[in-house]
Amino acid sequence: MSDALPGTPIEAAVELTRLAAQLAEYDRAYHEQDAPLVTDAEYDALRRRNAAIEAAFPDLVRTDSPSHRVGSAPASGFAKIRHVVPMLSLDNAFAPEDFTDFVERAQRFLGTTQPFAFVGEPKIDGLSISLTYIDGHLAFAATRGDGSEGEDVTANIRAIPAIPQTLRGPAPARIEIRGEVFMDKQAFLALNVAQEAANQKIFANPRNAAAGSLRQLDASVTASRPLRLFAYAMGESSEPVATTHHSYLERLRGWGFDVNDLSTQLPNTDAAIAFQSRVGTERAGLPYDIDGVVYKIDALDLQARLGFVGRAPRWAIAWKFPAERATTILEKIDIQVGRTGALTPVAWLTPVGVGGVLVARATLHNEDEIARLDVREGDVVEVQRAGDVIPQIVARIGDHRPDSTPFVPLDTCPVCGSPAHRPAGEVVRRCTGGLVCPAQAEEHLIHFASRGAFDIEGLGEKTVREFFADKLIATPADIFRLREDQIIGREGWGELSARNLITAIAQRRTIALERFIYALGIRRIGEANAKLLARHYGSVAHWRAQMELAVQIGSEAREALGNILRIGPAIATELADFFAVASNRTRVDELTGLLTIKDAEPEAISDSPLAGKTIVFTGGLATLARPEAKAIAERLGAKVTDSVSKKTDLVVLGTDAGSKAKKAAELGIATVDETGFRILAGLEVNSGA
DNA sequence: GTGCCTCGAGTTCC
DNA sequence: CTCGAGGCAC
Repeated sequence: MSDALPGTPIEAAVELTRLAAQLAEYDRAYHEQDAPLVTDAEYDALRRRNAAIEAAFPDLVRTDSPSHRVGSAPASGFAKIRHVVPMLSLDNAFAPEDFTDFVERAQRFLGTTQPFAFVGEPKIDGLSISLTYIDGHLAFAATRGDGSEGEDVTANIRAIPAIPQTLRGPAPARIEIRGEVFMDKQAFLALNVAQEAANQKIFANPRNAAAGSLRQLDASVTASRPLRLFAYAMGESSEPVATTHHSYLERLRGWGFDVNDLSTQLPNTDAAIAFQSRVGTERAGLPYDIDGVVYKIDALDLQARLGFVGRAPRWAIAWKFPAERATTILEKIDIQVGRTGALTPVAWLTPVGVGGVLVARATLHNEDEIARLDVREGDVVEVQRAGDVIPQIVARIGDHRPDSTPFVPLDTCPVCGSPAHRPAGEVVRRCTGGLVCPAQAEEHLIHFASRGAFDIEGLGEKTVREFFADKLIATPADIFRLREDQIIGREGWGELSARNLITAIAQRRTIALERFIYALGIRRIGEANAKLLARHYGSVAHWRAQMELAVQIGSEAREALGNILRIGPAIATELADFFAVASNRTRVDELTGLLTIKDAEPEAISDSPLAGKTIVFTGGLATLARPEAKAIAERLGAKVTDSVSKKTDLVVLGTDAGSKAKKAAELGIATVDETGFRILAGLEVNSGA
């Protein structure tokens, strides 16, 4: 299998096609018949070959590429599946004004005042699932995961009778269908009775019961649980299947899926607002839990034009019902020290059930929040779970106890005793001890090993805390000096687990530059900014050298830093401050000595003629609203600014273009009219006129 | 100068 | 998930 890679794109395409079919067949045999056709080693070799060819011919990656299914199933747990279309979250509304804001934003984006038709669908409290059907047969199923990568739960999904294995009637060659797996309230109660009788775990709520039932390694357990599914969304599809969302739901019914009967087409905003209150009154009588209603703009062409902002579509919103609240006692206010030294007050509560879970702690965020709520230890407080997840204190109930005293912010760190300062204009108080503070050092290590950073399997938060407490590791570099004999014999650690951990650490000795930068835990350098820096500097050596220079105020390196898009003065200063500290430089250099840090890959360049260009729009556009035109240009890799300068590559002249058109002419910058822009953007074909 | 949007950092429970 | 703060467009 170490054959040379195909020499031509045609050979490559042929081989990729063959590999996709072959691997799909092996997958089916493995998962469906539980009868592997090849050894694991042979299978892995084929996958590696597929990946190598794809790396050499990235344009040829197939939509049904086996590489979209990453990794084979590990001994325990689930393999990962990458979503071809990310599974995103939705913006929330809590009041009619939030809903009308959402509508107005969409209208502004499209440059229209036309009302929208919507589809309203009860938002089931379950788990989102992605189901991919190839040639009408269920090929694989994945959980939402982090939105871009979920867990492969194909075997478990196959065990649910309510989910079709085969689509009824004609269907696209490849289609991904999304829906919510859930358990009826009654089935949940019955399951808990059975669980109790069998001395098994009791589930806190139907959602947890559904999640627990689906995440069974033994699919026969899943089969025994009464799980249901409502289908409601489209992922990728090899051909269009509908022009409106409501007709898409009809197609789903036709293929054999359950679609929520309450889902309704709504002609306008007023109808949506009325629907919200109607569903609200029916909520308690429904056989399943819902936490709101999702509204989607019905026309799919509008959905496509609206696209996404951040992590949420512009064409849908989740209008939530008010969260359930509970009353309990605030027993104690504790102070936690975070990775950056932030002192965060956390409330310890008399445990109370809220929305199906027992809540014992809730963050108070900062001292301003405590003052705003005017809460003290001993107060009775009202608690809710924000977005039905994170507990928060909503309000104090009644008066303070007579003997209570107001919360006094600490002026020293509770862990290391260093002074704790709250800079003017900021909300957060911070320990000034830096990495000398054991709490900060420990949180730093947790961050270093965490998912977006080095992602060391087996070195999770709990293990880091244990190792840190026992002085096995004090700095990130210590992780790479760990030896098996230091771990074997510790509680819960045998020879095998120790060896696995050392292997996992060794695997991460080679690391991408962006992960390395992120792992350092420099304030304000999160995943996104680390990526920007990595892409900009390319290699550790270059980055390191430039950072050294940036420490000098007025240096070219520092100015260059500020010129990176989205890196402003605050972030530049933070980096310079970090590298001004000798111990930080030592840490970085120690790590670079121990590791192999891979150069960053340059920005993927789209083949659009607009890619990499700086564009200015001026005047009125007839066919596109300004925000939409901007979004289209940016999607094709252009940067859109609002004033014409030497750096501008192209000016799009609308009607009544004024001073900017003149300036473009003066500077000799290329201009196009709106039609010209549409052609460049690929929105229409050049008619040759 | 104001207001959107993105990002970072903090957090809970299972 | 939520908040505050930074960056940048308007």
